[in-house]
Formats: sequence, C-alpha cells, structure tokens
Amino acid sequence: MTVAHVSAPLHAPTVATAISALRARGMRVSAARRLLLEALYAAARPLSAEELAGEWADLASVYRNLETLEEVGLVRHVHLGHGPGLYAPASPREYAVCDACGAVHSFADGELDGVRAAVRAACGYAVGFGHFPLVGRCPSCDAPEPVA
Amino acid sequence: MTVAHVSAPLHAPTVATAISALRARGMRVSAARRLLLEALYAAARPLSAEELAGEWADLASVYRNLETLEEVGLVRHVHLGHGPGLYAPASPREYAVCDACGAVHSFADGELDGVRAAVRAACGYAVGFGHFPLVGRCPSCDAPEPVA
DNA sequence: TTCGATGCAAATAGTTTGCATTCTA
DNA sequence: TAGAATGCAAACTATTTGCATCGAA
Repeated sequence: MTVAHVSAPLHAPTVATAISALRARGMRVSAARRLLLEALYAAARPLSAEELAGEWADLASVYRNLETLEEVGLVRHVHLGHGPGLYAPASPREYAVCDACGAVHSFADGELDGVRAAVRAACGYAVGFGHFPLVGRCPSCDAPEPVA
Repeated sequence: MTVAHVSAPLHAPTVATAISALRARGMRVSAARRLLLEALYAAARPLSAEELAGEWADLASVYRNLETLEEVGLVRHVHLGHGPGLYAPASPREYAVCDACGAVHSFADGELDGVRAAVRAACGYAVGFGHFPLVGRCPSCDAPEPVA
C-alpha cells in the first residue's frame, strides 16, 4: 500500500495549467508526462493505467507518473468496485457505483454534504467518496423484479 | 470479477449452526471446511484468506471454500481500503475505516440507516457499508495537528 | 462408489521495483 | 552535464484455474 503523502488537491482546469503547475514546482515535463496529462484531460471518465498507456506508452512509467502527479495533487484515483484503479484529473467530484449493473453516478462538489453530516453524526468520521465511492444498487436495479 | 450469485445472508450464530446449514443444503462438510469455519468464528475481526490458511491449509482451497460459503450466504468479505479482502461470518455489520491510521469502526444493524436515507435522498441509490466500507478520517486523525 | 473437495503447480491481473539508458532543465 | 524520467524485465501481491487424487455421503 504505497500511501505516499498526497498533497492537497490541485485543481488545474487544463493540460496547460497542469503543466505550468509542474514547472512551477521545478518538476520536469517529459513527452510521456505531457501525453499522459492530455489523455487524462481528454477522457470523459476515469481511466485505468492500462487504458492510459494504450499501445505506445510503458505501463511502469504510466504508474510512476500517475503516482507523481497524485503526490503533487493534480491527479486522483478512484476504486469503482473491484477491478483496476481509475485515474482522473483532480476534482472535488465524488462517486456512487451500482454493484449490480456497474452504473456510475458522479456528484458535484457539496452534493454529498448531507451524507457526510449523517456519517459524522453516526461515528465522527470525516468521509469522502472521491477515492472509495458509495456502493449499492442504483434506482433501477433496486426496483422490484418485474414479474415475468 | 467472479460475482457468483450470492444468496441472501444466512446468519448462523455458531460453527455448529453453520455446519448444519451446509448439511441441510446437501453440501459436504470436509475437514478443511470445518477448520475454516472455526477460524472464521473464532476471529475477533475479519481475516484475510492468507491468515485463514495459516501454515497448514492450502490457499487455493481456502479461496474456493470462502467463495462457496459466500454463495451460500454464510460468509461475507469486506474491502477495508487497499490490501487483501477480509472475511467474516455473515452479519448485518457495517464498517468505517480511517485512511490515515487504519482504525476500523464497526456498526451494528441499523446504525447507518440515517446515512442510507441521506444517500437515497441524494441519488436514489440503496447503499450498504458491509462490503465496501465508509472511508475517511477518524475523529482523532481528523483533529487539527497539534502545534509542535 | 461416485461426485465433490483437496493439494499442488501454474496462470492471471494489477502494480511495483531494479537498472542501464535517455532526455530535460 | 547532472539528475530526473524512461523502457524493459523481473518481482510481487492477491486471486483463480487445471488436473490428478482423495474422501464424504
């Protein structure tokens, strides 16, 4: 479990901003790193390391860069159930996954504050759903089975 | 992701009850299976397959039996953060884990109903925290760092 | 005596690490 | 040109599967 002290989220809106942030920290901007950022920002959903590597890039480098970018706070990964970790540009987004059909619901900043408050009331924990999401049945899978 | 249709939880209070339940379903009760159940019921917390196998038993058999027992509904596994899956006798217990210190808070049946209601209000999902727990900071880790 | 369960070995998925080479600042 | 990043191969963790053998019912 490589925990590696992750900095506070650094929400860069574009690839260019992200690259500037890297430069500002004295970090190098290699071709692989730039391509990785472009793939991350172009994606409509969180992607696995394998998807991000595609045909061209080396998986080990992709993992190393993802770890680096995550330490800087530019990237986050989420575990949508079993399966590989999925990576996306840092954002306050949180998730719920249906363990029956795999549907993913994504929440904007603050939408789950009520849930957070309920958890705090129950046990005092300050929880988030950006890394480990809510897991359960989505409304349609939760509906009673139609009588055949 | 071997999903394997898991039956409704079958809450057997003791090893003997669990074994009867197996027999009632026409399932065989081997030495390995009995030992596995004894280890599960003796444990004060969820255990990994490796811990359950110990020195004597074969890991593959342990995994196969855990899967079987889970299908029957006698056993559940929970993912407390990264690391291996952890197994325990079926129960309505739910969990919260601290991602800073690893502390595990366990909830009795119904204790998280308020949280469940808040989630349902937010997105309609019917969630549970017995398989994928709540993850965040426990009260002590969440407290402001003491000024050195 | 039969079919399910076991042990061993090998395969798999996901991720990490060592090391010589390459490239950025 | 020094030190960081890369690619490749190998190691590692968690889990699954194939197969011949064993054992419970």
